[in-house]
Amino acid sequence: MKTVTMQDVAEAAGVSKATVSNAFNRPELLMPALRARVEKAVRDLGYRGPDPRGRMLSSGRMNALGVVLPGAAGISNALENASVRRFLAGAASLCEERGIALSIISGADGSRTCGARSALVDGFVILGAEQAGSLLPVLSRGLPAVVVDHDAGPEVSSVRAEDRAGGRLAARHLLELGHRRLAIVAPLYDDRPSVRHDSVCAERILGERFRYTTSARLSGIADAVHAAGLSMDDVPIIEASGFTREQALARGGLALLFDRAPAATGIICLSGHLGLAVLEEARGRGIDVPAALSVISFGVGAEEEERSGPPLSVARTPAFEKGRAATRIVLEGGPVRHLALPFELAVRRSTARPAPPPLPAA
Amino acid sequence: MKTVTMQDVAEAAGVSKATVSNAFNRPELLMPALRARVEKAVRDLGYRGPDPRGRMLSSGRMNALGVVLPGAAGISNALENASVRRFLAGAASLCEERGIALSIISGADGSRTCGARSALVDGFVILGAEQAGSLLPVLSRGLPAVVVDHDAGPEVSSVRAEDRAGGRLAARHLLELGHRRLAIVAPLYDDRPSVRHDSVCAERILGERFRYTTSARLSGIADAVHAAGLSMDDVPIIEASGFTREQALARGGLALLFDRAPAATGIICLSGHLGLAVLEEARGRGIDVPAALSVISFGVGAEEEERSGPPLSVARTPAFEKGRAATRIVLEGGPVRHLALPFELAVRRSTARPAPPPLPAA
DNA sequence: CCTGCTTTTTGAACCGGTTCATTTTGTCAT
DNA sequence: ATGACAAAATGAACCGGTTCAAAAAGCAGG
Repeated sequence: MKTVTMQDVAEAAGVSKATVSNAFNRPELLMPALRARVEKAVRDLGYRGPDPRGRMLSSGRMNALGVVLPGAAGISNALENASVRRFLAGAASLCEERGIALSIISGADGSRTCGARSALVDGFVILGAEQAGSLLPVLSRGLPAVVVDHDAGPEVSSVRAEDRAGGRLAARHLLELGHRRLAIVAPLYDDRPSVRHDSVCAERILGERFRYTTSARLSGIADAVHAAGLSMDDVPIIEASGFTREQALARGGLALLFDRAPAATGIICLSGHLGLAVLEEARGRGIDVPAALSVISFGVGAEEEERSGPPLSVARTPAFEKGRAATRIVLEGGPVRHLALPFELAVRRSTARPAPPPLPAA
Repeated sequence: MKTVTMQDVAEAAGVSKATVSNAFNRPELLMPALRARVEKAVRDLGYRGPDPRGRMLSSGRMNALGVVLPGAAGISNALENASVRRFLAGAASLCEERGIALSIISGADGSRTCGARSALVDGFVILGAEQAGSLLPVLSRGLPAVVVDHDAGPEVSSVRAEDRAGGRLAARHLLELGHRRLAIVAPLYDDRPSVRHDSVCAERILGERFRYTTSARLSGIADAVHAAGLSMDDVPIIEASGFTREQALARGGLALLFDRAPAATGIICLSGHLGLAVLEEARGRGIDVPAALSVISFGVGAEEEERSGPPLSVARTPAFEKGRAATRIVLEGGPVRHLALPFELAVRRSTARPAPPPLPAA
């Protein structure tokens, strides 16, 4: 059974292909009688309507946005990450308004079937391109593209949050409350989700060890710490696995936090689930948050952050807004742009003034 | 600047279009010298490689799976729903393995630009098609399609969980622990996310009021309740809003639960976030779970369910597996199939034997 | 040098519409 | 009936590849 094509309908109705096309796309152009004839032919032949492939080929528009997710851990892992989710939600909200599809493409750069190379989309949003490798096939196609949370040079549009300012915001919040002994919990994004329990010294902040956002956030924290007259040498950085699902592992890693920095009164967590993990670890150890320990975290405005015990104070990264902004830039296809979106401090109940030092044996 | 096409490259290299095509797709077929000539022409002209549009048009394969999400609340809301997420993760995992894109399409049936009508995909997975309206444009294209959690008749492939068995599983768990006074919290999926505080009587279980899955789960619960020699008339059903984001509202609605069914010792929640909400409401009221109240919920294997206080006992719906199964059926494109996946009981710490009745004033 | 076989290269058909400048048809006023 | 003009219908170009049967080229053995 051969596919019925527009040409077939045209012949059956005794009209031209163009007329059939119009019958579907601009029916008001046809005289009612003729339209009826075309419609009858459509019914008789069981024509399913214009094939999107043809439309796409000639119009050149696919009505789809490609989103490249960080490939290392697989797409299904990425979906579990609150930040990715909020980002996608933002991108999806704009796509939905415009009536276009949102096509999720693996960033894993396979051979020649690399998704990005052959995806039928009008442009790309590239999330967390750890290595430029996954960038190349996308950019080489010459479609509009926006890189998110990553610096790909001045030639490529980018959207990010003001992570450095966010770092300042978070650290300053603790410092203004009066905390002087801080500690940082940083995510570790490795190829395979392993846990590294080593603490690192402050000099490595800007090194390649950390990805773009983490590094920027650390810089902001350093800004605030220095402004308060303190040294980053006294702020231990604990690394824990950065994937949501590895929360349990993270908890294991967090033991280190309390061992290495037992005197810390304020913890800054560089991603939301780490914050939640620290709360949990503290609860497990009977440490009262915020009375005995303040915890502030970076967050994405996910529900869990408000439902934790106690609700988590966060520097909220505008993940949703990043999704919308990146999508808009791609869809509008203007000149290269670089956008940095502001953070917002949401003070909830996991931060408070530090406990007064215990009185010397009175 | 006109786009460079394969024809241009062919002319520049003095070969045929077919040869250029081969140079990209089956380079081993070309003699090295000729291949070099083609490659030079490619470089000279700045040809970006075969345009996926052409390939797709002729091969007929788009290498993309369309996923139609329930449109009522918008895609970004759907993404916040743990069950949708797990489903998507499952679908994405298979898509990733096969190297194809996962295209998210709004189910909102817009005019003629209805996403499903023009999406460049090889098939559809349709999630929670509340009204057949969103089904029609998809099916009419004649592409393989699978409906999930919904009965669309024997002509359309479907994947669902054994919700009725799941209902039995959940209810039996409480009954076997010795609970005799049960109550049910059911989600309410309305077009606009409103909260309805009315409780409904058991006769409405199978009515149109509930969507497919909810209705099946209720039937299963009824099975177990009857098998235990009890009557559904004594099991109040409280409806609370079914969208994740409306958790706060749900909490408001949950007041009704404790007012209407103060004597209940076992609660069955028909979706995961309702279970979490009940735990929270109970905590707020100082009710000890599970000592004073057992809570079992339907769940999807999301992290939150294990991290709640106390960890939630759930009848786990195989959301992830549904995603994979539905995707496989679409991609393999065989005959119509109807799949029902089993539930799993995950007993955690929110269920226990009921407290012995208080001794009469001793 | 010719035959028969394998390896390279190619011509032509095919995939399914959209669009716009033109032609054809229709309408109205004179 | 006729010229001017608007509305309706159309022809042809275009979008960018893939593929396969068949032609051309290369090669070994006789």
